[in-house]
Amino acid sequence: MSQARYARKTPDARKTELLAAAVMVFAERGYRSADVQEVADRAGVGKGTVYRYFSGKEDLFCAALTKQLDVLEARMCEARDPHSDPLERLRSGIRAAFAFFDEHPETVELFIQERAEFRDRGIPLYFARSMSRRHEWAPEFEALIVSGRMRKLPVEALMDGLGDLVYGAVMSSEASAGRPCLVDRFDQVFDIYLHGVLLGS
Amino acid sequence: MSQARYARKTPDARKTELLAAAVMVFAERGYRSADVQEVADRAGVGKGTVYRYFSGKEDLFCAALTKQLDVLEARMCEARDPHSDPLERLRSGIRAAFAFFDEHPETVELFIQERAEFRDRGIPLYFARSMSRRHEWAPEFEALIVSGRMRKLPVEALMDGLGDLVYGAVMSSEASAGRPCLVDRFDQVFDIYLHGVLLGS
Amino acid sequence: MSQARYARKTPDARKTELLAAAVMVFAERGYRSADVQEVADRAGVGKGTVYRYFSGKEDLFCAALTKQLDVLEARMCEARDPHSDPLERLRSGIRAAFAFFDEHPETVELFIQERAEFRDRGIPLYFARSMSRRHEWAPEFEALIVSGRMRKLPVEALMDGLGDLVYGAVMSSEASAGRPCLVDRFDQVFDIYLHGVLLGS
Amino acid sequence: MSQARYARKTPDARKTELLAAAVMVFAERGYRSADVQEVADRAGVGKGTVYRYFSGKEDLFCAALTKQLDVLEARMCEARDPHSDPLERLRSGIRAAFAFFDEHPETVELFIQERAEFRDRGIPLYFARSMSRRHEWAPEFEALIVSGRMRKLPVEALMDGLGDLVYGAVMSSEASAGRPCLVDRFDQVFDIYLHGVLLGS
DNA sequence: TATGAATGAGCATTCATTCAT
DNA sequence: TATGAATGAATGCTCATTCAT
Repeated sequence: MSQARYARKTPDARKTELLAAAVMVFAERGYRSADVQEVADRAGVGKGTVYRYFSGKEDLFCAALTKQLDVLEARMCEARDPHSDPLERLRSGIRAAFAFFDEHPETVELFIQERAEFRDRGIPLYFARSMSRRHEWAPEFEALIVSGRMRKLPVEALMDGLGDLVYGAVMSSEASAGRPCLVDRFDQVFDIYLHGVLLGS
Repeated sequence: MSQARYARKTPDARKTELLAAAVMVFAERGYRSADVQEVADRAGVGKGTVYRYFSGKEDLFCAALTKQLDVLEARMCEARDPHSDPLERLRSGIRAAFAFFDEHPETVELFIQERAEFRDRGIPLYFARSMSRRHEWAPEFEALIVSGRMRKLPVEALMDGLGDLVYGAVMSSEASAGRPCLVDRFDQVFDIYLHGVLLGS
Repeated sequence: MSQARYARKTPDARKTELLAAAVMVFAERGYRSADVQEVADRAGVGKGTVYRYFSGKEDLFCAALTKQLDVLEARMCEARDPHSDPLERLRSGIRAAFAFFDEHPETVELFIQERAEFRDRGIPLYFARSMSRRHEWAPEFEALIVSGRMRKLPVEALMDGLGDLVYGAVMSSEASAGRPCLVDRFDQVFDIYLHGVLLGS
Repeated sequence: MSQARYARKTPDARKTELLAAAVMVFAERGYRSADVQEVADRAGVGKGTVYRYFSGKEDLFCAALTKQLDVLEARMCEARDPHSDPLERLRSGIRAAFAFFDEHPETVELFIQERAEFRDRGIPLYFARSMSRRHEWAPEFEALIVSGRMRKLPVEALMDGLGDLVYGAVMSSEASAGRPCLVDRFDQVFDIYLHGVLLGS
């Protein structure tokens, strides 16, 4: 329709396509084996174009990971929003995360790749992100403690514990083919977090 | 005692030295960036010698990882042994694992590298190993349930939960420089596993 | 005209240059000792470029050999064409081959290298090529037999005999420095083929 | 029987075994791919022992080739001996060579390997040997010329021609699986050498 | 701006040779 | 003398990045 013989796209659209391609390629091949050429191919652009949008392979990876983290965060926020009860907000947020990882197992791979390849570069993006979001969750825990529903443990400890449990569940989800998907395990996992395994405690 | 160019040692000693060097190099550089030459250098041998003992880089890595798993397993067994109470056995075993990872953070790196690089090759050694040890732990959980001390949840669920928590704690331990070492977090983590975070549950 | 580091040329020109370099390097060093880097150097390109045009060292060698065979074949065809007499066609064709090998002794080396290195891979290209050209030569022999000028031997035997003689002459040409060049031996060799060494036969 | 616990062999026996092994390995794998270790294995000795008997791989190869040449020469001499007619001596000698190559195709491979790998080192052993034997054959040709049975061509030319034909036949014998064995082609080849292919010449 | 041809550093692996035992 | 463990030079191939077009 337009006069453009070359189906020009807006830079943003290009970037989005590139990131989507990058997520898949990095997840499928792993960071080191991933070929920038393949990302370009899947995005339908030349290899050089990738370097117009990203400064290098590493930058591309980080951008791809960041994009996934953005989506994850958005999902969790959406899920929390409609609830007024802090515990429900917590439960819904985590369940949304589980659902997201089920839908986008590539993201899990990206976490692992980042951890494996950029070990030296300080805090992984995934952790940095969850750290930066802690201030949003802390009040929920405090409210639960104040209202006498949650044990009077340090908020940091409570969040660390939940973080570990979630991180462990997510990371090990891919590992064993026999395991059910994450959301199916959610209730069980969250139940243990809330009530522990002992009786009459 | 001369700095013999053709130093001869017993095969076992050589293999041990090579594995120790490999563990460090793989942990420091990551599997892909690790240079076989560097492993040889650190072990004080020629590069060709590495290939006398291992069929290739991959074999070297697996052997290194397996060795660490052997040590970990031994530590956990030792720790469990002296206790008669199942809960104490559990506690001691896990604590021993935490202590091991504190002492040998390289091992954590090796787990991550395996997960990242050999993703396609089925179950990672780490998971395979913990799976194969589950039959040793299951009776402890059953005993605790039967004796009415533990909630009547499926043993698999109980073990999965603990596994996730431990895996998460270990994996995230390295990530944040600010965090205390693992053993220092142990009581807290195990407490949450046992009692949960809610009050009057 | 600057000594551009990223010199761009047409693919055909590049390929031609690479093949010319490959012919020389393989002939001088032998297949195994030939270093792909040296081929690249002589062609004035980076090593990676070689792999853009050929899938590997072996492919490069085969392409180089094939190119030489193409030229040889062209020379022989040219030489035969202008003659109407079958015997003259034969004589001219073979003489052209001898002249070609004098001009391009590298080609002889390539034949030898192929025979030596790819012994397992079935018929060498050189033989495959001469086999495939036999159908063009057979009618000449038949015509000579029918016209009563050539002995009534099986055409295959006649061609085999000539082939052996030519192959032997070419292969041994390089061997002894003292020998005259091939074309200078041609009349003698062809004379023996035609008339044998005995008198009054 | 002897008191020797270690079945010591005489150095000569060792050397013979090593050479036999070397002939086979070099012929099967080609000079470059041949592994000194494999020669040692087949001879039932340690790798180091090979180096006690030969200064290196090259020396080993030359010794192996020389040994084969010795046998070939002996065969040809034996075959010539009983005949008084020069032409019969020639015929029997060449036929014996053909038979030898049929029995020991490894030898052909060795010739090719030498030609391919030691291109720079002047005259190949095979040629050197046939050169050095020319003085034995020359008188036969002279006698045939003098007696009026052979054409009055330069003896060198006659020998070159025969050499080329034999060399060509032998070298191409291995190449095409479809061809009959050498001795079966002998009469045909020798017939062409003697009488040529033209009629009424 | 978009492209993809060209580049070359980087690395696993082999194997002839050496030499401690 | 015989051994085989140890050595390290040598080399094919990949792929992130650059840049001429």
